[in-house]
Amino acid sequence: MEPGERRAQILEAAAELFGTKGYHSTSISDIIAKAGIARGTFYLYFENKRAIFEELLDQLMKGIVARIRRVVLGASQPSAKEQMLANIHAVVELLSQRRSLLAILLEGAVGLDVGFNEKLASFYEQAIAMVERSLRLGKTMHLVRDLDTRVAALMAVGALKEILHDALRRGEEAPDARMLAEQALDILSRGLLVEGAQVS
Amino acid sequence: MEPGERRAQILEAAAELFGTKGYHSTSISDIIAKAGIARGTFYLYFENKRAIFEELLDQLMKGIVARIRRVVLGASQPSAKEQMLANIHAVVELLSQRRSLLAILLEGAVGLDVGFNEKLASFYEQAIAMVERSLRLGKTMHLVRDLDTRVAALMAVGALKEILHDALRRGEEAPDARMLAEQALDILSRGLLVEGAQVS
Amino acid sequence: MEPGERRAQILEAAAELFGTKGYHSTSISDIIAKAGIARGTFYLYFENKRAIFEELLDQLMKGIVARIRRVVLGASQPSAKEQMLANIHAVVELLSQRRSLLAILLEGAVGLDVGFNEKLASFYEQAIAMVERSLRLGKTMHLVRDLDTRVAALMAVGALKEILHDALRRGEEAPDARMLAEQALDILSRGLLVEGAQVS
Amino acid sequence: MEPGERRAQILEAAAELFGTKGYHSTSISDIIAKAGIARGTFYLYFENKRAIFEELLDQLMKGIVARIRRVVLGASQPSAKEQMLANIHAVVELLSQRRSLLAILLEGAVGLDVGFNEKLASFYEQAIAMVERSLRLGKTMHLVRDLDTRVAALMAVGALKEILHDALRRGEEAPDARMLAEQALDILSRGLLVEGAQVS
DNA sequence: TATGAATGAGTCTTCATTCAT
DNA sequence: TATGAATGAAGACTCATTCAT
Repeated sequence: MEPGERRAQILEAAAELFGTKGYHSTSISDIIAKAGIARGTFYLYFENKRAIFEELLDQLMKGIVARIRRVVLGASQPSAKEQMLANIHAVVELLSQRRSLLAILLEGAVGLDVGFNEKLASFYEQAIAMVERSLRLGKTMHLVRDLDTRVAALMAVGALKEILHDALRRGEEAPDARMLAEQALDILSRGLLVEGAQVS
Repeated sequence: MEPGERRAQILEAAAELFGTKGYHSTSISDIIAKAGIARGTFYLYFENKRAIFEELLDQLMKGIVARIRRVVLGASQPSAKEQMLANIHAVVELLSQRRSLLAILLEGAVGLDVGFNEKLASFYEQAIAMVERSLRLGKTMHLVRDLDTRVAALMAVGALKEILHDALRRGEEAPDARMLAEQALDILSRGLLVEGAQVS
Repeated sequence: MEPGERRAQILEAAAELFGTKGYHSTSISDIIAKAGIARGTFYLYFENKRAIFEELLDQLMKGIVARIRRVVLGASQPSAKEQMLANIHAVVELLSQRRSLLAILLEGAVGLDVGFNEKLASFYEQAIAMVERSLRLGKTMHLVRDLDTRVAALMAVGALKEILHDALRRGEEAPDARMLAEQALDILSRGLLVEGAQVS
Repeated sequence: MEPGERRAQILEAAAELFGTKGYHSTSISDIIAKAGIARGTFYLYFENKRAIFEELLDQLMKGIVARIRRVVLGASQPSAKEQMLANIHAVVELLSQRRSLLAILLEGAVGLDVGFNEKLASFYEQAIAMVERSLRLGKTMHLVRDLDTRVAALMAVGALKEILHDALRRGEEAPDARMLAEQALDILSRGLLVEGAQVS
């Protein structure tokens, strides 16, 4: 077996186990059993348990980042809505292929050593910052209301995480990804209330 | 020392440690060192490590549930907005007092045995269901738009979680709780976009 | 409660537990729960766990020794057989009253620290020595055959222990004590074989 | 070191310790120290302390059973006495090689969890049953007297146990195995008394 | 005398990691 | 590269014993 292939095989096994049982409950024994390799072989490809988890996390985060395109407005571009939908959809699709890793990301299948939590936090911080930049841009273009963009970005990311999490929990029963994305975008855009309704 | 007091002292130490280091990285040795008691004493008050964590989790969940009042509409009532703000504020306040427990709830300072994750999940499910009921009610009253209440509830809870999480991470630098609550409610109500704006 | 009475109450509880569950599986907690006293109270009456077990063992051994009468031959005496039967019977009776202690003696409900085994061993050694003396006497009187009295004594004691052990295991279903004693004595006296039979 | 060899080495160490100090007083630390291995290595070969003890017990019991041949009468056979002697001798020899295990068997170096005592009891029950069958056969052949075979079997086994136990205690000073076996068989056969002697 | 909260040494067991083959 | 036996630090939990009240 080619070395790259073997590495992938181990990563694959680990991803599934970490996603299912969490980091701590997954032992090296579990991983090597699932990968069908010997104990020592594992350490030929990864420095330690922490390293393989970290690599998986990185892989996922990079995958997400790579799939997101900045929204660009212009006559020759798809509409902003289309672009945003495309972004959401791309992420959802990636995660649906790597279901086990999603759990790590969302449930923080962690509780691990401080370092990991920081890494996760910084990833979300990036996502939030990206959304916030878009909102600020929207504001200058008078598309986005005059609101606290930081808070708004947090809420947007949080809302999407929760939807993804729910879809993960539901598995096959989850609603169609595209429809979900459209609904979410609509609610984020226009809010929950009937236009002109007064709740104050 | 009074027995109830000793229990509280141990719970206190454990909460802080679990919140900071997570469940797995917190050992009984850590807890008793922080609480300043002997090893055996711990087991006088708690059956095992799992039990004290569970008690902490329950305590927090019950605290939150106890602080939330159902929104009631009527001439003699505060406005719906006031009531919702009061709810959000009450929860935020509780959590700011029990900062360490908040981490458990939000970061799922967990990755623990399956049981705990289920417990957490069921708690959130309750919260989501509660919000969804409110949204459905609002719909019949023509306050809430015609939208998928499940998705909307998920988003509302997710958005609030993320705001809380951010406030936790920021510590003292976090914005004022009341102001946050108002902004969040406004964004949820009216959405991100300028009224009448077209992004499609 | 009178101090002697309280002591007896604790001994009683301990005897039953040691006999049933063995020395190691019986905890101080078990004993005080059964005796209905507080933890500290136990140590008011006994120095430690070892001490109460030792006392129980001593009590039993002394009881047995006290009940055995040396066989004396003479015109004005009951027959030797009667005297031996009386001895066996006395022991059986004592043990049937203190069933739980019997288990300690026979099963060596022990496996404990070396000291106890030595104590048990020395008790049996005494019993064997006593029997051996009787056999030697019998030999000089031409009642007992010309055999190795040490081996014979060992066998007699071993045979009786096994019968008692069996009676203990059987509980209520065990045969009548007197009948058992008679049969045992008969077999010891005349052996298993038909007189004159040749197995060689 | 070959895997089987390592296992044997651990069993060896454990047997000696269990035999000397008893089950409870023997810790895993004792065993690994004596075997000269690391803590984890022990658990590579045995599931837990109980498992290694059980294996030792089984090994011994099976060894004994395997060495015993049913007594068969017939012209072409060695005499019954020879066969019985051979049985006794075979057992004694096995036990003299595995001195430490003998202690477990005889002193019930136990006092352990109920399960073990039951195992021991059932082993002895088998032995007794085997002897009883032989006695019944002897009765039909008019070799054995008209006596309660159950009681007689108990006595025979008890007598032999005690002799073995004594030999164990004495160590090197114990009489020669063959001579012991002959004496025991003689006493069992013909009893203690001079033929025709009246003790009644 | 009586109590029972507190103690801490000691036990079993797990598991990430190493290293000789 | 691949193996898997060996390692030992670290963890959870027990329980006989003490001592202030």
